[in-house]
Amino acid sequence: MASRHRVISDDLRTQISTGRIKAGECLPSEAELASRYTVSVPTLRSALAVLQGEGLVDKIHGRGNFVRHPLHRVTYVGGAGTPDAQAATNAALRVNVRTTHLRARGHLTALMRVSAGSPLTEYVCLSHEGKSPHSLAHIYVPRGLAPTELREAGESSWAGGVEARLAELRPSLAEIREQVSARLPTPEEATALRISSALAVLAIERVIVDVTGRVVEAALLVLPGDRADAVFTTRTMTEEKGTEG
Amino acid sequence: MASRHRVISDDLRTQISTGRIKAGECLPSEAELASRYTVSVPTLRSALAVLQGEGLVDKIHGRGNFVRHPLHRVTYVGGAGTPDAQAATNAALRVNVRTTHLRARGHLTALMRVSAGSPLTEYVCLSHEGKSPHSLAHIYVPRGLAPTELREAGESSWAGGVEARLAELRPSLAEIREQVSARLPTPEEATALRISSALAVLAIERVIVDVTGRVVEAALLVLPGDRADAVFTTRTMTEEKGTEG
DNA sequence: GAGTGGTCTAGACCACGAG
DNA sequence: TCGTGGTCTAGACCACTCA
Repeated sequence: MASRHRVISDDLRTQISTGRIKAGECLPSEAELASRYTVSVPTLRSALAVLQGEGLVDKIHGRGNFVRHPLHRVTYVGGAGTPDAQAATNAALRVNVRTTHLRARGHLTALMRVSAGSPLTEYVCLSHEGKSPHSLAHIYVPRGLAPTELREAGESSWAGGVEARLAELRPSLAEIREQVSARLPTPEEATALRISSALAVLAIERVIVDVTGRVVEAALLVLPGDRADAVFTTRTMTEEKGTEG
Repeated sequence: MASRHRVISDDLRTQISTGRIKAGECLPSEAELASRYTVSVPTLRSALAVLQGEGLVDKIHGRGNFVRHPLHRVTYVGGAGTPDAQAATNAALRVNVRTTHLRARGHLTALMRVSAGSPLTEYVCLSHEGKSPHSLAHIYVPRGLAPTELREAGESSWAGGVEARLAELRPSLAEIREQVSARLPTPEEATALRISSALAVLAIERVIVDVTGRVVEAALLVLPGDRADAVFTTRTMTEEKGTEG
């Protein structure tokens, strides 16, 4: 069973992938496409929704539907990563940071393993690659551990990223725990990342604990699913693993 | 700006979370709900679509919209993991496996780093927890490395899971690379996992390479985003590895 | 067969963007 | 202002489930 909007989205997809419709181009208006395919506008819109969900089409209110440029896929490197990989990730990124001082409450107290009211510093980072946003991060650090040059509240931009700066300051860290989930974006996230709310995001909750068991950093990262992956590499020593049962 | 379907989905969500509508219950029909909220049926449906995307409502054709039972969240343990964690994951799972012999082609040759036509064994695993499916896995192994008792083609079920069996047979492995992405399910995946196609899935591509650089296993895992997370834990510095919980 | 959701239609009205 | 997409309406027809 092939629904009409599926047929249309398949057709448009091949037109895009074969280059018959070029990247950056604006599609005909929805009304025109609808009459071309002899379907109603809502049906045509549901076909476009499929392509938006795949990240192939960027729908802009009042302007039209645009074929997106082939995406620079962005890779989040999990774990300690290699410095090279981390640097490569941060290179060519323009990061906008908002620094806020707040006190722990709700979910944050559990995440940071602190009591309610503990002073924290929050960094809200929106990083761009070229024109398009490519990640939204909320990073929380105990206020005493926040780097002084970033500690004053306000807005600014860093080339290297707050993350790099924070990484330098970390004491001999002990454990990084990254919990990855897939979901649809909240309306706010969709707006901030300029993605359709039908496009899945990769949500990463990262908690870094030092040797004393203290939480040094907690980060909530949101990456658009159409252009971001997370990669985790584990090397096991040539050690004997017990048989499990 | 609050669209009408947002208002409705918010209202239904609070009714569900406060227990005013209980888990497992069937909602009134879409037509009835529409008249209750004095909106048209398509508008009400878009409100329900939001809740489906959040995994709160299970829409079944011909039967109705059901409030889902609070989900057992399932955790995929990345990396080598701990045997305990792996065992916990596998416990209480009913796994349906289809074994197929095939020859590498297309994307698989790159993934397995073999030449086209190399003999592989494919395991297609659909694991259930109770009644609901909770992961779909395509696992590829060079045919020579496939465990003999699993090697015959056909369908069967394992309590412990193919993964555990495969893990036992692995030689001193060298590197696990897991690439995680978020996307919407293909129609086939949505059907197999019995999820709405509006619900994001976590897609994990796992490649295990042994010390000689040979790919021992490649796995494509799909987990429903509403009930699955992936967790990766990295311990840095203290290079002691031997004993852990 | 009765009731449910799935898909689609044709068109109204509003909000946004560009000239 | 004009054309775009965003939301919503009211209703038709089909497919699935269950008694």
